[in-house]
Amino acid sequence: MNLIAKDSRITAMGMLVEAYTSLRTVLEQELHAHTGLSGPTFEVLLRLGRSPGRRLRMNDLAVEMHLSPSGLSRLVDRVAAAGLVAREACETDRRGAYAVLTAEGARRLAEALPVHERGLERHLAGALDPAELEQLTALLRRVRDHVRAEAGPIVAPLR
Amino acid sequence: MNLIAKDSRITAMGMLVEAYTSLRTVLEQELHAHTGLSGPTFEVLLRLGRSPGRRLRMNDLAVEMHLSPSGLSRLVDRVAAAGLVAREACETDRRGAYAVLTAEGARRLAEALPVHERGLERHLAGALDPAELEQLTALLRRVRDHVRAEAGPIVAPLR
DNA sequence: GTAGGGTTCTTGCGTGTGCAAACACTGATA
DNA sequence: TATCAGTGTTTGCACACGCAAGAACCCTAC
Repeated sequence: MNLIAKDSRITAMGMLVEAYTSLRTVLEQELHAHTGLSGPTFEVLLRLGRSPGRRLRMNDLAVEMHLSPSGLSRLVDRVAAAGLVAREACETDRRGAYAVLTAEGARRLAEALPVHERGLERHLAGALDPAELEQLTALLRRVRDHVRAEAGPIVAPLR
Repeated sequence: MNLIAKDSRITAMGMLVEAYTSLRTVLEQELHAHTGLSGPTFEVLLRLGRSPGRRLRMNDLAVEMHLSPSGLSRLVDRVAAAGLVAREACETDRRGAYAVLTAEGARRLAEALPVHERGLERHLAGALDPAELEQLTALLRRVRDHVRAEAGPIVAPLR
């Protein structure tokens, strides 16, 4: 049995794992060091901040974040306990709930955004020139779209 | 505050996250459906299987898997409970321990490998032609190396 | 030889997450 | 209107992981 696996697909997968892991790790470390925010907390603020009314339905936020509904519910609990978001009832569907950015949440987000941008600039844009970055984006998009098409829409959780 | 973030770096990061997440998810689902093995368990078997003597020091395995020593210790507990690996004392350093593939572990690995290969073939190689795959690998490697160089060697855990 | 600082691994504890069930509500059908 | 299958959210539980501390051991310096 040959397990040496010098196969180009395995190498590509390995690089995907390593690039992703190292980039995500360093970005989260810097973010936490400069703002005290965890990765998931920042992502909640970011996604709410760029949504109309600075709010999002719990379910939509869960899908965007590749989190199960229960996982998101508790993440919002924690972010809400920190005062950065609030829950708001949905007017048209009484089962529904929104997560809304608070003023304090918006402030913390404004503070964190430049840190995130700078990290991306240094660690991602610093590695590749603009044309290469476009190339990388295009290739990754093809992979994502292909996986989603082949595998049906069951591509959410399982971390 | 403009949060629309059409910025190419943010897009690139988004694609990295989505390509990685969807690929990893679909591969783990298929693996589990066909072999009953979880992703981390399979990775343990794979790494041991391609190592000389089909064994690896716990610490080395932890580093390879981007896992903390304690996380790996317990992962090996579980895989050992399933009978697929065993712990073995190190002859030259009595603090040390090896994880070794058992016969049953080798059997299950041999069974799982084609499933993994086929998944990679379908979902990764199926999205890109060979030249593009090389290109992707090269770009990702540049990102990884750049991050590691910039950030010092503190790029392990934090999931 | 023995002291002491560094290492390898494991264990106690806290935490973040998924799954399944519970709950509240909606919307379509009769 | 009454019913009922389906949807949106939260909660109970289990589990995998990281951190810090502990235990056993190595190795160098004296």
